[in-house]
Amino acid sequence: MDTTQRTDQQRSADRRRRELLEAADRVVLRDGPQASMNAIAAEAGITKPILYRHFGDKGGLYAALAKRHTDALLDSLRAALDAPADRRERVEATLDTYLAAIEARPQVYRFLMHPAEGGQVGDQGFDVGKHSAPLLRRMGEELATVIEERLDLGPGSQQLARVWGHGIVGMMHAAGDWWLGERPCSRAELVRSLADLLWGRLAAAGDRMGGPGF
Amino acid sequence: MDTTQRTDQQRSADRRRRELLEAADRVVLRDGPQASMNAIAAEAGITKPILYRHFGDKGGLYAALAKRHTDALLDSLRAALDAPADRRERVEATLDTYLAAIEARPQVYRFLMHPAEGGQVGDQGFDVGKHSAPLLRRMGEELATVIEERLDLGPGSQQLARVWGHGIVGMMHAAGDWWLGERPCSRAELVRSLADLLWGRLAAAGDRMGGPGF
DNA sequence: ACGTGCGTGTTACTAGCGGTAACCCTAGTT
DNA sequence: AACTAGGGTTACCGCTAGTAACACGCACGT
Repeated sequence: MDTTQRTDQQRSADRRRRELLEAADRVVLRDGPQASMNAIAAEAGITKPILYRHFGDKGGLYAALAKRHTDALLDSLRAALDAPADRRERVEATLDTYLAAIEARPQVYRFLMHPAEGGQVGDQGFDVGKHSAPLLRRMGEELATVIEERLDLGPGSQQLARVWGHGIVGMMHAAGDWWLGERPCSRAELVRSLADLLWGRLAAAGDRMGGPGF
Repeated sequence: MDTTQRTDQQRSADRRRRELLEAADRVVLRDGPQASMNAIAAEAGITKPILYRHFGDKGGLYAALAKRHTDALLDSLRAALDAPADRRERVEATLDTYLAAIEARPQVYRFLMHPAEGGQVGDQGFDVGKHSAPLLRRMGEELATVIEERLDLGPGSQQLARVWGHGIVGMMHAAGDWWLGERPCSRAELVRSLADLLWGRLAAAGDRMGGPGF
């Protein structure tokens, strides 16, 4: 049998693939999202066609790259969401985990979310468009299932959970993106403010004097 | 004086600019976001360098194009937010206005938010990366000022309003994006669900039997 | 009448990208 | 020794954004 053969080859291919991904990671983190296939190949010490043999096209390479980071992020988010604490604490922990992640590795975040930024002359960078959605979508769907599993929302709970899942993820994403750019407050404050929003402080707030209020 | 001269010239230039933008609009809506400068120039009945004289580079053209749509959208949002009704009604009206807009002209929306989608072979499309953020940012900032003006949030209200502004906009955006792709429910239901979320139903929901709940 | 700018337009080009076809070379099998 | 199978390279294609350099036309000041 050639099973051992196959395994050997597959192993070798997988190792190669990982090496290539790590090289791609380095280049993307160094050159920003407009990293070219040439540059990645050079960093990996090989030439373009090999990249294409492994990943099909640039989108494939990007998808593989994004999957690594996305999976890691989702794992830590799940952990935070599963910790033994009450609901509000866990919501805050999850928000904080996400924000800490994008704070710790902003280049990775920018790569995943903001394709062409800082492109100098040629602006053909990674087309994250097809893939950044998947990250948000995955987070939204996962959160939706968690909500639907654990919360009692009455009739129509599944629909509601999905809307909320995507909505909350979008809130976290947009607020985090803005916060990462401007750093207007500490992470803890941001987390608290967002949790307050989710906890209904918007509805509970009083109107300012005069006028009908927001 | 050559003021009249100047004015004439400026008028002519402005008219030209508008014509070019409308041509660009047509092409972008027809070909999707990977519309090339060549194609836009051809649609406008002229050649590339003129485009570059008017808009500097592709980003400039895009920015001008995006500004038109963004301004229009922001106007209708402001109107909805300023209508005479109570807070919840106006929040719902604003959400509905946004969702109705992206529902009515999904191509425009996709162009503004999802640069390269449906690209066939060459994937160098519009680099919306630098500009899609501005749309979300502008909406977030505007909402923030509205919140800060009209709501009594106690100390730290400005910070809080900004976080909420960006957070709510992000929620709306992500939920709308997901909804537009999957159409899992009617617009009215989506609006209701999001408003419910903002109104604290997440915090108020009971845990499901067993386990610590979400 | 006549150059002289100046705005408007074109052709023809560069540099670089993603992607691919064709070849090459070495290692292991028979 | 001959042969196949992968890993690798060179050299190319078609396309893109962006730019120089040149050409027409039309109002001006003298």
